[in-house]
Amino acid sequence: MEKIRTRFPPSPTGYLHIGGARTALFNWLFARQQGGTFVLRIEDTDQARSTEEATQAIIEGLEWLGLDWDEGPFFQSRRTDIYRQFIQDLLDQGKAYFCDCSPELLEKKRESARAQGRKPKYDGTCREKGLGPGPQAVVRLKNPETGTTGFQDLIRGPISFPNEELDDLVLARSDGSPTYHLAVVVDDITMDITHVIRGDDHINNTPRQIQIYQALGRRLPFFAHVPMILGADKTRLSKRHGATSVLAYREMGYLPQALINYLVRLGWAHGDEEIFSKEELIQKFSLSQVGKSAGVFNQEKLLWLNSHYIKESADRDLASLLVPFLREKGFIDPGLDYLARCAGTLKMRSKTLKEMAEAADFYLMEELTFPPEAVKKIFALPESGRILETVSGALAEISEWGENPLEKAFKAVIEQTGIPMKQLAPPLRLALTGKTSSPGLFEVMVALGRERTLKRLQKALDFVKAG
RNA sequence: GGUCCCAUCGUCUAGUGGCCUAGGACGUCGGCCUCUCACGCCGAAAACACGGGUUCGAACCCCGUUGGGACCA
Repeated sequence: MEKIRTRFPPSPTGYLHIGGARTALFNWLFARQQGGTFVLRIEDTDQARSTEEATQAIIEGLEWLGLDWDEGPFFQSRRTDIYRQFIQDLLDQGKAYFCDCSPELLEKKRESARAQGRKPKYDGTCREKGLGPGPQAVVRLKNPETGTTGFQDLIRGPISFPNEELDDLVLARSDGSPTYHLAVVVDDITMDITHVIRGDDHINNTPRQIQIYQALGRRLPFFAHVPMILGADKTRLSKRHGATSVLAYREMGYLPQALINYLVRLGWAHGDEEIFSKEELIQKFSLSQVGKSAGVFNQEKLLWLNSHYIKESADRDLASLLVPFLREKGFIDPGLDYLARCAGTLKMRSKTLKEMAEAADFYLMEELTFPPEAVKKIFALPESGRILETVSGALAEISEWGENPLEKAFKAVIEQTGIPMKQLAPPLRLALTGKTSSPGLFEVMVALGRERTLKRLQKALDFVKAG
């Protein structure tokens, strides 16, 4: 069997967005699953809007998601000679012709066609004129006027269009530059693309492109059109629905596994399964299981997946991921060992890395500050001083610092003093974290270590005594 | 306007003629667990757009309507 080749062809006019990432993902998964090749192509023919930064941002986004390509990036802007050659071939074979109808004339014809209730399409004026190249002349494809053009969509089944609907589309502008359709088809031909997996906004472009393949006498690739992604109001996903840039999700503290898992499940399912590793996806993904209807992007579910993957992550991995977020908050890296311990206590209660970094602040602050309200409610209680003192004493005597010994020590304190854990905990929590809610006390103490724990208890005791 | 595509809980979806008194997940609500906050666990509310066919039988097949979307202009 022929080797499968897929491609992802973004225009570098902005960042890699959610929708693009998903089509890239589907192409990548399909190629990986079939042992095929995934090609990255940058469609930068629109020189005015394309930028180097956007290209970089797209590449960075793909890399972050782990969607590695086997060939490319190829740049359309460097392939104009190839396009010209294909256009010339079509002209030589009489499959295309020059047309010098002025834009004004065309516009007038469209107007009157519309006024008469006819379709406003090119009427073929220059078709048989045998015109040569000229300063005003565009190149048009000579399309079949009757019959239908159709294809078998791998996701949607058969789709066909009446040829009368399609006029002689422009292949080259008057300056000789190729149009979008021509460039895409020539690229896909010359790059030996076997499967074109793209957004369903291209369904209507497909017959036009098929006609170019046919004029060129080339074999068609398989087409698979994946449904679009919508915002909560069911309109096309855009900035106004919130973050749409893949890299923005990185900055918000999302894990790439979570985004991948979310994106693949939007429009695709494998029974009742929700959680998929990349390896599982490569094994289980199938185009025929991709749904046909557009899907609404749901941040809540993404967030849930993210918290899931955070819980699954190793403490040490989280620690290194956390560093940039902590740096942004002005903390210096306290070392991976300590950070990993902290992360371990936080990962069950954080939905994003950013949230985790925020929750980790008390671990990293040299001096805790106690919120006045909490002081009033907790430290001001008559038994608080005694609790801090007693527990400090008991902890100082622990031989091995760990959750079990700590628990044992607390049991002893509770027995001796008759104060239940419920009352013991608040002043200690406030003393150790400066907060009224935090990870479990034993966990916190283990993460802090003996020295920090005792120091913080002492400081809190001083604070309480100072009143 | 023309052409094309789509239609199961609020959202993502399972479902490919009988297994469906329609399953799972997110979210929501209630409970349990508990040193706080979470995690976790248990439970609840919540959907086959509508109308015709086909069939012994339809969420599933066909037609139409409605609604949404895309492309072209």
